[in-house]
Amino acid sequence: MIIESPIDLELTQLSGQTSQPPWREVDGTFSNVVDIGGNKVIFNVKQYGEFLDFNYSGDVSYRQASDKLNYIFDLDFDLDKFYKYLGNHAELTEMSKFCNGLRLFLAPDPFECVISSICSANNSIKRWTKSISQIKRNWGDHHGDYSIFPKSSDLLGVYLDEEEESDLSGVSDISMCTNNLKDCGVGYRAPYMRRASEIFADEISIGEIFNMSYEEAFETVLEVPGVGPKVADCILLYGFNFREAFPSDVWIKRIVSHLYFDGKDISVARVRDFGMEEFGDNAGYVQLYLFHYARKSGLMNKLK
DNA sequence: TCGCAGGTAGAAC
DNA sequence: GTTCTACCTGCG
Repeated sequence: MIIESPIDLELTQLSGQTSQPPWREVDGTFSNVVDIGGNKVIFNVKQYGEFLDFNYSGDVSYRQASDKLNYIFDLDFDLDKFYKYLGNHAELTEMSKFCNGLRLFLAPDPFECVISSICSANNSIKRWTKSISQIKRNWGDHHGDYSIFPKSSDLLGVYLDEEEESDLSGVSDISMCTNNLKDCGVGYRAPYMRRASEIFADEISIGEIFNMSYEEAFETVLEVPGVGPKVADCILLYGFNFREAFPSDVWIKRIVSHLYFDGKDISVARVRDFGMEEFGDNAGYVQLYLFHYARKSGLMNKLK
């Protein structure tokens, strides 16, 4: 079944968006299990020409399945219109060609994005994706070879490290204690993740964030430990589809200062203000494209 | 070996 | 309010 909306699926999957790790890939087909209204649906997605070809198995209608894919890969977003927008901004035209077909890769479950984004801070893409995959293996909901990320309530009692696991589980051999967050390689972020699970299990209904204004949502997720301004914007953009978010990190700071501030060193906070003011509802997409361009073009290596 | 990786928390100025 | 610093850990 084809969805006629242009996309570079591999680029989108591997662009490091903190909604989730890339799906499992075999011969260009990306596969995963997704929860649709309580039904577990396994998707196989492949690029066919410039469009998306997919099939699925699970107890949902074609409409429900395609709606979910449309959301996850943001297929209703008009890329041609966006490229015209970029074409009208001299600073952005070059990166436009570099990122052709790149789309948002939105989280099927915003809670996974919360934990992934916390995990991504001061971390490499390779390491945080590996950590999230292991969390899914340890505590996720398994369907065939795939796993759905655990719910916040499923991570409430998770052990932080092997020492705590040994103390509380009664397993005296500490080398046998692998059922804990630190064993997933999350380091000092482990207590942040467990606290975040408590907050979204008991204190904040995660679905309400979809109905908040951007500013209210931003302040809300900032309350979660391990969430600063950059991680908050990743959560809002990739987890909750707030397209006016402009997650600003070292890469964005470098490329924005190069393109707009004559290479001058400006604070990340000012870069965020600038991006939101300058790009409005396109801020999320511009950030996504700038990030990819800054990392992959080689431009930054020349400047550094 | 040592610094870096899509920053944040806590403290100092 | 802004600036400084320690920080898990795997990889080059």
